[in-house]
Amino acid sequence: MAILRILVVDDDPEMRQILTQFLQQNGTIALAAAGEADIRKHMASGRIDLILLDVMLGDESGIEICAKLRREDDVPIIMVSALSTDQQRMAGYAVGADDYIAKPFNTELLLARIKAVMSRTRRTASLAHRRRLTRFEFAGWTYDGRTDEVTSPQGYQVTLSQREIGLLQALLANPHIPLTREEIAAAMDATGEEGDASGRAIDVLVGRLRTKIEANPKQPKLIKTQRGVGYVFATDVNKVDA
Amino acid sequence: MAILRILVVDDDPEMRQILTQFLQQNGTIALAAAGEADIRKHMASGRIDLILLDVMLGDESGIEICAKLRREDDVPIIMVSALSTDQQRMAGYAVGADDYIAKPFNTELLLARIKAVMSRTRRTASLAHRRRLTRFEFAGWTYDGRTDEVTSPQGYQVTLSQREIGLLQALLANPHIPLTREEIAAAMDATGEEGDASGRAIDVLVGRLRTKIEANPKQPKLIKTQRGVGYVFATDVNKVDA
DNA sequence: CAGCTCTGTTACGGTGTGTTACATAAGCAT
DNA sequence: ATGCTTATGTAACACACCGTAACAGAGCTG
Repeated sequence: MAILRILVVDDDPEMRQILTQFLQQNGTIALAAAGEADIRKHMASGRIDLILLDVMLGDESGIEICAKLRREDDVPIIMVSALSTDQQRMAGYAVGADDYIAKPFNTELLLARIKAVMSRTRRTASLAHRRRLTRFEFAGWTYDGRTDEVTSPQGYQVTLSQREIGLLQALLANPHIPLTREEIAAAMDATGEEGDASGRAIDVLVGRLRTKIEANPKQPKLIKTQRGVGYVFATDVNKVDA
Repeated sequence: MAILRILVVDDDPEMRQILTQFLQQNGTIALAAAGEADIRKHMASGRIDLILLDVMLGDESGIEICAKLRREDDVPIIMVSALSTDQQRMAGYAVGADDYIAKPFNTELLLARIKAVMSRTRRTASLAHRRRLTRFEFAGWTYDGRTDEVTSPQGYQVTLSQREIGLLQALLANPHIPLTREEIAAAMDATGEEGDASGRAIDVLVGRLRTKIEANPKQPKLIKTQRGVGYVFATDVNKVDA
């Protein structure tokens, strides 16, 4: 499992500071956002594993944001609130929050919840592939998120094998973030753990994908290799809602 | 979604009574169990969709039972306890409980939690138990759920054999979810157990169905194969209630 | 009985995917 | 620069998986 990347959303700067610092001290990467615009910026620019979302965000409503995000994405969301009446909790669950936690909270409890939510979503994801209603676009290519074909900038249809699709999805989900071979393998298998780090399977797979979608496979523009690390998808990706 | 079958586990008969009654009044089937032996009996004799497990069970430990069940099965578990210190909660999550709720609890909150957990875990329990009088529509095709014919987008009637219908129903009931050959066989036979995992019967059957309903059987758009896994119905399906 | 349809089995060929081996490129210390 | 070391690209191979044609029973009809 890669390091968790958690997005803390709160309109109070002090609270953001406390939370991100605490999370960083506990082995995660914590990013901060003040409102919906911020959230989208972070989501677009990189992988987010979990969102910690305050219910009261000044003039925006955490509940509504949660509902919107849930409609577009599968990111796990934990709602945070000073109020914790049953009605509040139900509102949170109703819009698809994965958990609900009341302020002030025991910090260890927070970590336990995060762990629990992550293990739950990983389990359900491996059982039933979640539907991906998201359509991707990058450098003129489009991928509808469902079939096994991508269309080139010139309009050609290119058929990809299943592993190639898996690889492409793993990369598309994390644009500009270098992924190790292990992370790629884990993302594709979705079976969670196992360690076949020895083989060169990923390298060969990347090569095959490059011959299909790179204009000049010898000088790749989309999938770049980070020597000693892994591979990066080095182009901006648009997630277009279907 | 079929009716939920919930197993209430508590050593206090009165509590069992209250909970099962409440759940039954709210549209679920509630069964009761006092301890581990009881649980196993129920699990063996029929489908259980969710377990409501008390932490304090007299001489048995709910935590331990939860850990054991989780090791053997994927049934969602909600832990219930009078004590709700943070330590307790963490213990619950640590052994794999899907949620944790404190007594006394608001009954509506309980329902919301159940709903939340189920939607997270939603891999349909057993396909075989589903009711099948529903009328389906997909990609222009319609199937009335009763006869042995489907009508093509162009209005042609295509007659399917018994097994082909069974296969189609199994796939239609789980759109976008890859099914293994075993799952498909189980869903079609409905005899519960089987063993014939070796044969290629399903493959041949899929091929025959494809020649009947795929525009281009060589490049199927409806029934896709997941190498190493099984088959998926890869198109949106409308279930029109009859 | 013959003839028909339905369904599972077998066999063969094609395709996808991981492994290996070697060539090339990138880094690094002289 | 030069040489040495390590990482990556990729062709060739091996194997498992899948599509499907051909075949064989089973069951049904007349």
